[in-house]
Amino acid sequence: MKLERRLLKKPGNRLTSQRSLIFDIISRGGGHMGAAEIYAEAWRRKPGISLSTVYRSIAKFKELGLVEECHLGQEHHHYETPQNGSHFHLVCLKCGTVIEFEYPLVKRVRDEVDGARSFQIVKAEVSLSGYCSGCQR
Amino acid sequence: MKLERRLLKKPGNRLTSQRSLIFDIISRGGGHMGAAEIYAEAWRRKPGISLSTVYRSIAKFKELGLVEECHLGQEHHHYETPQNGSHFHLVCLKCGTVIEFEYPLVKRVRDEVDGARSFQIVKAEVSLSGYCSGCQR
DNA sequence: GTCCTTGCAAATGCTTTGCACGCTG
DNA sequence: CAGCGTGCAAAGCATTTGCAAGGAC
Repeated sequence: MKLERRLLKKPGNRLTSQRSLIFDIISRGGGHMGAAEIYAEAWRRKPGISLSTVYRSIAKFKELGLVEECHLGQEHHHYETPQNGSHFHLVCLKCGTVIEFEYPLVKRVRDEVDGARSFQIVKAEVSLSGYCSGCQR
Repeated sequence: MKLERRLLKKPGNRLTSQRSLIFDIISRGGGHMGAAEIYAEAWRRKPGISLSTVYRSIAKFKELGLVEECHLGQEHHHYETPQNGSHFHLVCLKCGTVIEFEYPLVKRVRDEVDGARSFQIVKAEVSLSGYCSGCQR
């Protein structure tokens, strides 16, 4: 579905050049883009755009479920467009490579952990880090 | 093992009243304490202590592996003393209750995910959030 | 006595907000 | 043409750092 339609789902939201630019950057970005990276790329394509606009657009997209926030390292946030199923990340501490993978964590936890059964899990975030095959030594 | 011994493992580290106080607070804290909470409790027990000291002590403890950092929500960090096995958190978005549980995530991922087999996983962080039985409705 | 630690204050980095103008629907 | 969205600058937070004084070993 196009951004336009998705924004309009909720009336009062306007489609602006900045928003479509930022959304395009995030969705093409291969996921895992930080606000600063998004801003840099946005400025490259539309000089003069403001950092606040980047943050405000991201906030709007999150609110609409068009973009998800994840915390790869510990520092700043990263954003990506939602995927099907629950997918997580494996981050190499040396080269920064990110490997995505699927894993039915929520289901497993609810099935296997006492006390989780009565818990309604809304969000799952996983961050696994270590060294990729190339960086081990 | 007492903090004293553990600090002294690495020569050049000194045992101060601030450090033992902060370590005591974190270990008694039931885990999941933020820097601000640690600071507040530290000030209560030792008025005049500085926030920087809290941060610097935590950094030192992390360096020595005496304390681990985890990112429960998205905001600030939380600290806890290491547990046996891999234990994770279930956080209630309404009342803030934290449920801890064990789950052999690393083993499972390495066993079940292609591409993870060649990856040397060093750290696993999981954050599951939703609503506890009392807060669902 | 050496040099690691502390407190204080200022600085930093990321993110948010107030305000007046501009553009969308 | 009503209001939402934008750019700019300033404010907010959590965390970090420089520096001189204080304390552990």
